[in-house]
Amino acid sequence: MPEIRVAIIEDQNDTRDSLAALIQAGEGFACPYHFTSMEEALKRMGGDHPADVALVDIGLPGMSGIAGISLLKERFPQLQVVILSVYGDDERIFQAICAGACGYLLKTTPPARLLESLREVSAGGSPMSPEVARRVIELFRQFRPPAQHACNLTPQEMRLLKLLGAGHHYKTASAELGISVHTVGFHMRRIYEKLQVHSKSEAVAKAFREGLLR
Amino acid sequence: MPEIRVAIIEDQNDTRDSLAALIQAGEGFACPYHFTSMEEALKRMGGDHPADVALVDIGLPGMSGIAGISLLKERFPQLQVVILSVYGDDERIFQAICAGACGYLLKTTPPARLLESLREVSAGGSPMSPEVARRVIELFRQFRPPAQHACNLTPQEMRLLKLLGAGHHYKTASAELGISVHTVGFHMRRIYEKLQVHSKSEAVAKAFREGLLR
DNA sequence: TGACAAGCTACATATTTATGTAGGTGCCGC
DNA sequence: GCGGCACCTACATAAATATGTAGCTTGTCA
Repeated sequence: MPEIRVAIIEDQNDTRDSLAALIQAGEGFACPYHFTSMEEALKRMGGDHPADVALVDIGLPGMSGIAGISLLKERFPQLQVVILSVYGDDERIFQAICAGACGYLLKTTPPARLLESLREVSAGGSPMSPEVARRVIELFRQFRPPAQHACNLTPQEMRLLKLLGAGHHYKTASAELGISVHTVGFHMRRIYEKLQVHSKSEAVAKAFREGLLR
Repeated sequence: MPEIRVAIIEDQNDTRDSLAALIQAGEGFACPYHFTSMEEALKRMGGDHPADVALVDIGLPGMSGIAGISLLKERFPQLQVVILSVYGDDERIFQAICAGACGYLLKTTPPARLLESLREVSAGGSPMSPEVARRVIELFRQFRPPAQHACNLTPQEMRLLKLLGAGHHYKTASAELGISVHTVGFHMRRIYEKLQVHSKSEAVAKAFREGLLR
């Protein structure tokens, strides 16, 4: 089993040093890179042999850790980014995950658990501190709360709705569906009734919110 | 520190028994309830002193574990539901979390890790098997894929866009913003240019897809 | 100070839309 | 076979929208 190569991106010297020491001492680990800023990491990490995992602080000088994730992933697609932060608020968690982080640990994580997390992420997992995991679950739940309940729209109405969402007019949509503009108007009425709206754009908005369209 | 009371809902006798034995033997744990179906759990769990944590199988006879979560949470709001399943597919994970599960473990979880997970969930965490955690992160990311990149929309344009998404007409929106319909028309043009669209509903659709609206 | 951007107002017109009314065809279950 | 539904056609009209043109205020920034 090859060793896990970890890059540390952290501006506080003592934190960075003790992390590096911990990882170097860990069995099966190496810590070939440690940087004090995202800019430095992007400039200096060897393109031919980058790290497997990056342990990234959020509060970095210059570019924030979150902003840097996307750049890091762009340059090193294989790299697994794990956030290591003192902050566990929804906003930061959200941003970090969307930017491409696949793990999020708080700085209170005990050393043994940190090494375990690094193993976990390099094995395809997504280590999170318990509090963070709970926030992720809660945020997750917020996204599609009721699921798309019975939409009662007929297939034809659904097709029309999709075309509207793609920016079609009655005329172009009618051509697309092979029906007349009048008929499109007719279907629109039924859609409006069912969605309880009174205009095309309101119907589109509602369709998106109900999960009928994406 | 009071003990953690765990309810097991699992139809396979041997699995259920060995889980119960494991938990009873764990320090700080009790296992006052074990049921073979969701229906039984809903009927028989003491309303006056329910468990703290429920360990729920998905593939139950009768009502599935997922369907039961919402009922369980409705009746016992304090109860923390943890799924314990052989399946870790996106669909089930998604359903379970949305239904109210706050943990998701695979049946391959080693006994020690299982007890640790139960402690974690009762302390406000959300234990997940590594594979599951990774799926959750990936699913999470799908929801707001690129984050709302530089939308270049001015605050006024943004306000207008929000009103459109709420079903407003030019006229009602202009009243809402305290500007004239003409001005609304003017702003619409700029919005259309920036979003590269040519109609109100197309703009709304694009705004939703870009994450500008919700 | 002068260019520039954001924001606003105004007028005009061709298109698109919302909505009313009135009716026709084909499939399904009772 | 009859009622109901999905689906379609058609005509009509008031309202809303898309887009062109033209010009005015601010505040910022070089």
